[in-house]
Amino acid sequence: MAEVVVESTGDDVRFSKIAPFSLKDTLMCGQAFRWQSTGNDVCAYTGVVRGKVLRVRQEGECLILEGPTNEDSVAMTRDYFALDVDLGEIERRLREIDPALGTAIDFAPGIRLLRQDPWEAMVTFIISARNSIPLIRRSVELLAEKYGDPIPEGRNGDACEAYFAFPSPEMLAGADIEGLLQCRTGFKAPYISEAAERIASGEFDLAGVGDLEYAEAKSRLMEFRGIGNKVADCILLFAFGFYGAFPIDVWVTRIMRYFFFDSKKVPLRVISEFAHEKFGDLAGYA
DNA sequence: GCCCAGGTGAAGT
DNA sequence: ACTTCACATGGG
Repeated sequence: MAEVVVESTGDDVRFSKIAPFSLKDTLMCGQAFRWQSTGNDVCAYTGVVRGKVLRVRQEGECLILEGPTNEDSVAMTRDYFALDVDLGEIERRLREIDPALGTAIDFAPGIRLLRQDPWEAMVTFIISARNSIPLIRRSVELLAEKYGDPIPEGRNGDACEAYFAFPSPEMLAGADIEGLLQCRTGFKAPYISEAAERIASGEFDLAGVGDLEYAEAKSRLMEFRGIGNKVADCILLFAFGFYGAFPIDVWVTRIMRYFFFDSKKVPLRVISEFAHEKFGDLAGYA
């Protein structure tokens, strides 16, 4: 556990003692899809988290939550960025595991794993299958605009942009396939619809997945159509904090083959087993 | 036109 | 268990 320091600076709240930290890489590495760069010159981003608009920026090694803030938004930020996780210690442990990880950390240090909303992550990563990151971002944004509640900004000055909460399972359960298709969800539209209905009806307890063991949690998620190995691991890693999850996409496949399998073709199952054995409970960070 | 993009489900060996 | 193919959609 790291000892995060939280202090007010005018309207803003500053989180310090969280080094190593890169806000840009944390938000733009592809684990989250609703953040926009809003700083002209400085590192600043605006995003929607759990139905609230959050504005954050990085100063030195510190994370700044821009005001007006309240107890809720401060607690939410701390939780969302998992600031109580000691990333310095994790990066030290990864370096000891393999020199390749040291090279990767030198290239892009300070990438924190976020703790995102499970339902939003579920839909987002269902959409991610056979898709490109810009199009994933667009689909998620379209869903929010079409089905999500508008968020009153409550901030003077820039009332030009509208923000929308990510729609709840209930809201998407009521959507027809045609509407979901208008959000460019393609052949994943029925998967989203089915998932929304199962969760909205109470048949499936999504929040409860966090209380299960990793293997059990993963197989429960994989009962949904549209959720296979990779998407299940993404949800577990980016929403539930299962840091041993190891999502294998095309790029992870390539880099794992390159470093550990002499660039040979290897079944994904073999890569997965290798990663879990070598990286253990830090596989996701690796 | 053709191939690829954060894969997955279904059908066929 | 392993292999093959279709799947919407958009960009290069």
